[in-house]
Amino acid sequence: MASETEENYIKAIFKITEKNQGAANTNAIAAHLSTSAASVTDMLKRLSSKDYFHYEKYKGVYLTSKGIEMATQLIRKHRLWEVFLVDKLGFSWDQVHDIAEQLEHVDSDELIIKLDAYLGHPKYDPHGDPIPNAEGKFTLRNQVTLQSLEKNEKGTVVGVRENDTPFLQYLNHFNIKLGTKMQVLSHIDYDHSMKVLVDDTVELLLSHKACSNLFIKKTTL
Amino acid sequence: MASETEENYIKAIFKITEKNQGAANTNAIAAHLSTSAASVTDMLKRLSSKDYFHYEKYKGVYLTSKGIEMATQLIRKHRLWEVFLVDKLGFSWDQVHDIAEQLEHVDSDELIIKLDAYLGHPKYDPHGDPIPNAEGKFTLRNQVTLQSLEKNEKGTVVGVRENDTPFLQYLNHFNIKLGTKMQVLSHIDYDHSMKVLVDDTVELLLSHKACSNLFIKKTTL
DNA sequence: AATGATTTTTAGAGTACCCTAAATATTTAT
DNA sequence: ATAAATATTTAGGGTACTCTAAAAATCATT
Repeated sequence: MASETEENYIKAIFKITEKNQGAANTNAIAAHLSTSAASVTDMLKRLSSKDYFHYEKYKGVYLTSKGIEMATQLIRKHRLWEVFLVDKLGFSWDQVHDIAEQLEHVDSDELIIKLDAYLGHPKYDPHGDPIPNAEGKFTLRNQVTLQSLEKNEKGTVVGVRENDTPFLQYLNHFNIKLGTKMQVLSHIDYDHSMKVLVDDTVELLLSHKACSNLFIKKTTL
Repeated sequence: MASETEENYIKAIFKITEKNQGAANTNAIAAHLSTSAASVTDMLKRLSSKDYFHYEKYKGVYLTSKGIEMATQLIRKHRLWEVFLVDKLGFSWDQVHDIAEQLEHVDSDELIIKLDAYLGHPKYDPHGDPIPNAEGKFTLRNQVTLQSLEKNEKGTVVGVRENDTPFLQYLNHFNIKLGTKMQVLSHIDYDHSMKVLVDDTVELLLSHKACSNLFIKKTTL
């Protein structure tokens, strides 16, 4: 069985390669795990015998199918636990990341099978991120950023790009959550902020940054 | 924060001292943690600066109040998770120990507060062991072993002494669980086994070993 | 193609665990 | 009270991770 550290390396590599196409480089992994580049090189050399990834000096790493499988199962576990924490225990979406980060390393296949059933086989976590099924398949969704909507277009919030605490708390502050209805009132050219109508009732001005990080499912008019 | 290993040492010391009065000795700790006596000595020396226990060479260790507090909280977490696994996820009582052993190390006070509330502030775990409250207080109960009951005395099963898997599965086999009614029909002198009436319907012959490990709350006749 | 900036690796060392074998202390039995 | 048995510690070493500083390789710019 893989150690917690190993699991964290594999997950970091998965997330980096998923975002930037191509191999994950040493510095990126180090940044992701808040460790030094030297430690990463050391770890990659020691781990590379275990067939989770291909590593070539100075070229970075990419996962094998075994590594992808492992990363996917970790993401599955992380997101299922997040659903548990929010839906069952009553945590809010900005409080669950660190706890799920610990829970995802608990090793028991039966536990995940039963947890998944108990939660009703959820397809998305509290941030709208898809939960891979037991076979590792993600359910994708037609979604666009709020920023990309044209004037008068409507939709509902289905996810957030980065689920960092400050952004989630910013959204809490405006009472924006998954399922919140949005209609574009206008784009402000000056700073690319947007005026939107929230839940058919409240008019809000949202920054470009916020609008680029909110995922919307469009309502066909 | 204490490492998982440290936590396991403290818990082992607590359980040993609880059972055998007096200091926990090196070999007992080693046996409890499936490690070598030399490793235990090594660890005790390194850990003894942290004020969890008093250690004197060749004399064994006993916990300080800080150590007792830590052990108690770990037991609280372990038993709450066991309740979750059985009551909510549908595990049986013989399947939950190892999973709870991992879950108990997850570090979040808020998580335990919310989990406890979600479970309805249970006082006992699935094996009938008391769950200490947030202040570390155990709810004790009037209980005796089945073995100690006289002929014709009645009671209900409220716990098991050791919750090792084989014993729990043995009980499953006879459909004996917490809440099962027991009435003593006779003591067999030859091997100290007992003839009992289970749930007012089934007559069973139980071994001395089993009867000594079953806790009963007597019904006043 | 050479220089400078950046990235990555190597070298050397530290901590937190674990081990076996040997030495020493304590307990038990005579 | 001594010998034998048992319990504990010490000595020496191993693995999995971490680090900083220095060396080497790659990339970017002219």
